[in-house]
Amino acid sequence: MARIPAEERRRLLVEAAIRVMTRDGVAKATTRSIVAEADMQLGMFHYCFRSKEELLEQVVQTITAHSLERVGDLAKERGTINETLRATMRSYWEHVVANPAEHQLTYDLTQYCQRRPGFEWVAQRQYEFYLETMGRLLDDAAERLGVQYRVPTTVVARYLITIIDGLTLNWLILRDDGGDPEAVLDQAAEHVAGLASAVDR
Amino acid sequence: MARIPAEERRRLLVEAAIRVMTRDGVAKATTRSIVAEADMQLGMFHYCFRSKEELLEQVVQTITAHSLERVGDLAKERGTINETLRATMRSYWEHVVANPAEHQLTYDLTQYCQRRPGFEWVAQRQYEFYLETMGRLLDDAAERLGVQYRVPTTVVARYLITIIDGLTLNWLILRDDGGDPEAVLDQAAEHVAGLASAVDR
DNA sequence: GTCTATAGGAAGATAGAC
DNA sequence: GTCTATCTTCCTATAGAC
Repeated sequence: MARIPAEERRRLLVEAAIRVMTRDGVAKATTRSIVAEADMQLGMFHYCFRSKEELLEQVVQTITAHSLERVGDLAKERGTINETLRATMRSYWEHVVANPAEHQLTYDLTQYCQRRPGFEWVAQRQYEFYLETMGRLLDDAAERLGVQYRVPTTVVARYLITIIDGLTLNWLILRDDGGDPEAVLDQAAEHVAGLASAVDR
Repeated sequence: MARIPAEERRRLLVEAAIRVMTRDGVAKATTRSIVAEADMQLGMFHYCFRSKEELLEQVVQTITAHSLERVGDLAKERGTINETLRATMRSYWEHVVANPAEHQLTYDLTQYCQRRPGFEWVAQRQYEFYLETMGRLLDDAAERLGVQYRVPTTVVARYLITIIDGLTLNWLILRDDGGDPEAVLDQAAEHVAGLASAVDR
């Protein structure tokens, strides 16, 4: 049929794999279901990738880059420290509510990497980047607003990552059934704002 | 060989399945690996269970009961509201640190249920019970100490569950690398304590 | 580069001898 | 109740024609 460069084929297959995983979960993403989604023949798969593992690496890389890009874009807010934190958390949260399947996939992949020997570093690197990005965001906001935190920034960062992560996880299961998720987010933002006090300069 | 009642066999297979899942993950728990762990022949599996799904239901039920039992046992602390919350959170946390594989399995099973059509209610029921238990714990502590919360108890409960859940999840991946987990726990306990104010009676 | 056919193995489940 | 042998299906991966 149509002659398409191998590189393009690889891209199409990675995208198809992500669609299948988002829809049906990582476990259901077999070589057969992926080529079917990409409307190709089974033979193409092993022409483009040495193995399914090789495709998986690319999938994880693509998803992680996408997800980190979003986190990196959060630090643009203005106003008081409370408003900044609240807006940042809410902005991330809106993405979760608008794209639940995508976030479900992130957890699915994380767990998959945790269980696959030799892939643990992928999950680790992702969370390290989350912490790092959140830490930088907090430091920038503190400097801009002339405040400092009464506990180490690393602890504040881990606190916020924990809230976002935990809330996303239980929202994916419970949705809004019992205890308003946005109220929880606001509580966290308020608490962290309360940890910041003005500093002389 | 030895004649063992079917009921006993079922119990042994469920226990073996939990061991395999704890060690290698839910995906690796095949009928073959489970009977091997239980030191039985493959034929026994389908003599004891109609299907693998039937065993899985029992596994989930056993794990959930075990995990809920622990949560239910938390509400025994004394002292100020701050001390009570801190001790409760720390008590749960100690169990996480002492039994990481067990908690990893809980997440693994939750995700498995989320993806298996017809099993979503299992994960939901589990989280509903967590919220309910935490809510009751908070109400009891508030009444005993003569305080009330400035936000609905359901929100406080979801906040605490979120912290525990999120912290466990990222600790399983990052361990103590970046931002002291226990400091995060203490922050959460302190924040919730700050939400409680004395009430006239 | 693309396709069909098939190898080779592991999964869940069953039949039937003992 | 227990065990062996086997069925069927689905998986990853390869061989080889076009």
